[in-house]
Amino acid sequence: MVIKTGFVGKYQHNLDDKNRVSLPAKIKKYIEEVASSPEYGERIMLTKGPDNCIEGFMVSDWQSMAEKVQSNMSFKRNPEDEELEEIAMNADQVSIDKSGRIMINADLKKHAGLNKSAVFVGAIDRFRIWNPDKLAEKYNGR
Amino acid sequence: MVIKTGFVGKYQHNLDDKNRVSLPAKIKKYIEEVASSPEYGERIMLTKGPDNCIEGFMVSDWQSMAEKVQSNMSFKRNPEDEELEEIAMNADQVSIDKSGRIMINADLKKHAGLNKSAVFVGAIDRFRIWNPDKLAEKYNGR
DNA sequence: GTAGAAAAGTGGGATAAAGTGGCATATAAA
DNA sequence: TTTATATGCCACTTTATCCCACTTTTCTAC
Repeated sequence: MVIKTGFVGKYQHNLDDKNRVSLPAKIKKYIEEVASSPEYGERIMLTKGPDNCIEGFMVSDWQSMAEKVQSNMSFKRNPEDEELEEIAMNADQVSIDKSGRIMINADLKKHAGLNKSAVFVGAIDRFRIWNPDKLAEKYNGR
Repeated sequence: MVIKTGFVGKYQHNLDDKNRVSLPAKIKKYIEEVASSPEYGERIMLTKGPDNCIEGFMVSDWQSMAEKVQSNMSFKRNPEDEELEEIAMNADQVSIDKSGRIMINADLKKHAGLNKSAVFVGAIDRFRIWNPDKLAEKYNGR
């Protein structure tokens, strides 16, 4: 029986010199548990998020969000489509390696201003990756 | 027949040098009794509470809150969810070990100003964990 | 109330898992 | 082929979990 608590918690990890970072064990475990099939447990969708963070989604969730967009598509463009376009453009589907790590591509790394250290934070339907200083700044040490 | 009294009572226990603390037997028993399936009886959701306390919830309660968020997720997060994000970020899902203990992570321990001793207080739909001195101060010996 | 049994609570060592860095190998681009 | 980039693999350190022993408290039967 799977308990769908969503992503929770705060975890600090280091990027190595190849821009790999360990997925926090609890996040990894949650993805594997919730995944409806094994392939969904092996990948993550990353994209640029608000305030210079990176957002991570389960690919199954990404898929259902994408399907929702596709079902109301029209040839006429709406203003909010532009935002969506940017999210799609910057998205990167990454695989989780045997050691439980993912790679942060150069674009996302720059967007988040990451150096050696990154903080993963749970946000129920997604998780976010922050530069530790920027996260502390936003939440003012809370 | 299960009697749903909610969490009640006050119990003082010690943290060991691995930041483990026994869940008071009555709280543990209540969770196990109320749990609709065994998995719900094995975990607890801890969050930062008001006045430097830690709040503990049954994961089933947390889940029903989280499902609401997950059921209408979209690429862009609703602004009204921001408060929830902060709660999720500071939450920790902990498991109850074979001896009936839970681990208090460094973040929560610091938030509550815990040292060796912690007081569990029942509050019907949740329980709280306090530094004994801070609890006494708040209720001024009542 | 008392004695014995059971349960709750505590501490510590052993084991397992998570996280990290480095090097080797594979794949793709120049 | 050479270079660059990505992935796999292994070793080591740290942290969490398990397991057992022991003490204290609570419960039960008399």
